[in-house]
Amino acid sequence: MNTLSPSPIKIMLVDDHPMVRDGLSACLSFYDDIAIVGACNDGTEVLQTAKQCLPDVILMDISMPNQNGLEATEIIKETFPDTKILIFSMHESSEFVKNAVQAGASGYILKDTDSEEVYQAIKTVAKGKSYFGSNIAQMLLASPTNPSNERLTAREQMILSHIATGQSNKAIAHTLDISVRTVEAHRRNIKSKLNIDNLAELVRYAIEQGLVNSD
Amino acid sequence: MNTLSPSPIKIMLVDDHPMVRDGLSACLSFYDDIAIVGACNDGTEVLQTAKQCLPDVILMDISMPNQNGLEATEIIKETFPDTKILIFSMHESSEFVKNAVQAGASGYILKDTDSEEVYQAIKTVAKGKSYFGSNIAQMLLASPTNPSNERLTAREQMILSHIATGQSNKAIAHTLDISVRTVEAHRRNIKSKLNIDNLAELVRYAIEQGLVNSD
DNA sequence: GCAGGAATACGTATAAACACCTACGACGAT
DNA sequence: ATCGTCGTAGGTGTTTATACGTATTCCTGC
Repeated sequence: MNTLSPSPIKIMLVDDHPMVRDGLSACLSFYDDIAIVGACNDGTEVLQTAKQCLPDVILMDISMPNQNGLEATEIIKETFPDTKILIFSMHESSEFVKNAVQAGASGYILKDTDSEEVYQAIKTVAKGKSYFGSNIAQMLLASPTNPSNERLTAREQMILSHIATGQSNKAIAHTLDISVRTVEAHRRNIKSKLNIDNLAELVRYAIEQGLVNSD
Repeated sequence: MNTLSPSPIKIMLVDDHPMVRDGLSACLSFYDDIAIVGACNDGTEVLQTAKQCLPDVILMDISMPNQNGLEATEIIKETFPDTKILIFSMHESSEFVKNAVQAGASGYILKDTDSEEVYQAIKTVAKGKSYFGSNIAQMLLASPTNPSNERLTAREQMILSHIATGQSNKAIAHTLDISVRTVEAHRRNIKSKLNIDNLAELVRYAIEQGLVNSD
C-alpha cells in the first residue's frame, strides 16, 4: 500500500477523552496512507499543537472543557485555512451540524461511526470535499423546520454555563455582579436564539456544548 | 507472554459508542493475557450477550439508551454472580460510584483513563479484588458529607425523565393523567433523595443516568 | 391484621421564572 | 455620522415551582 502514499495524510486528534484518542489512534494505525502526528485534549491547546504538527486534517470533538470544538475550529481556520476540520461528535442534532459548518468544518460524523467510515471521512475531507455521516445527511433532510439557530455570544455562554450548573438568576447576578434583570434578559435571549422554551433543554444544550464543567 | 496465560481473561464490552468499543478492543489487543470475547451496545442486550460469551469481566458504560449500566449490572449479577463488572464511566461523582458498588460492580474507572490502567483494572477485578481509579479514590475521600443517596423508584424515574426532557409539572401531570400536586410531590421526593435542590442538576443527573433519550 | 413504603392528592404561602415592554451607553461597521 | 448588536437595567403582571403539612389508597411483608 505504501507505494501509493508518498506522503500520508497527517491527522491531529482533539478530544478530552484519552480512551477515545487512544482508540482512534489504534484504529487508524492500520491504514498506511494516514498518519497521526499530534493530539491534544483541550480546545485551548489546539492552535499550539497544530502549529507544531501542521496537520492536513483535524479530527475534533465538540464537547470539551474550557473551549469547545466550534470555537477551536474557527481559530484554526483563521490561521490555517487549508487545514480541514472533521467534527467527531456524539450529538445528532441538525443545529450542531449547521454550527459546525458555519464555523468552518468540512465534515461531521458521529461517535457511533465505525473506523472504516472514519477513515473514509478523513480521506474525503483531505481531498477538499465535504463528508457527512449517512445518519447525519438523513437527519438534515428530516428537519423541515429551520430553527434559525444563532450562535451565542461569549457573555451568553457564560450566563448559560451558570444556569446549567444550577444557579438561580439571583445567584448568577450576584456572582457576576450585575442586575437580576440583566441575567433574565440574557436568559430570554439565549432561549430565543436556541429556540428552546424550557430549562431542561437549556441544560442539555449546555452540557452538549461542554459549557458545564460536570462539577 | 502466552506461556503465562493458559486461559486469558475473557472480556466483554458494553458501550453504546462503537468507537469506544473499537478503541478499547484495539488498545487491549496488545495484551496477550486478556481476550475480548463479546460486545454489545445496549443494556438490554447485555444478558443475552453474556450468556453467549460467558465473560470473566464485563467493561460496562453507565450511560446507555434503554437500560443503564447499573440496572444491567444488577441483572448480570443475579445470573452470573462470579462475573466481575468494571464500570467504565465518564462521570466523576461519588454518588455514581456508590450506586455502582451497590449494584454489584467490582470496580470503577473513568473514561479518561489510559489503556495501561484499564488493563491493570481488568486484571485486578478478575482476581476478585476491587479496583477504583486513583482519581476516584481521591474523590471518595474528598466527599465528607455522605449524601445518603437512595435509588429512585420506577415511578420517580419516569417523572424525572419527563422533567429532564423539559416538561412542566402541568404537562407531566397531563401526560401521565395524574394531578399536578402528585407530580410536585414526586419532584420533591426525587430532589430530596438525590440531595439536589435545583432543576439543572436534576437534568444532569437524568442525562448521566441515561433516563433521557437525547431527543 | 397491621406496619410501612409508594403513589396518589389537596391547601397554603412564598419565591422564582417568564413575558411583555422600554431604554441607554459602548463599540464596530458602513 | 448613523445603524445594528451587545450588555446593561428597570416596570408590571402572570405563571410556575417550591416548601411544608396532611391524608387516602394500595400493596407488600411481618
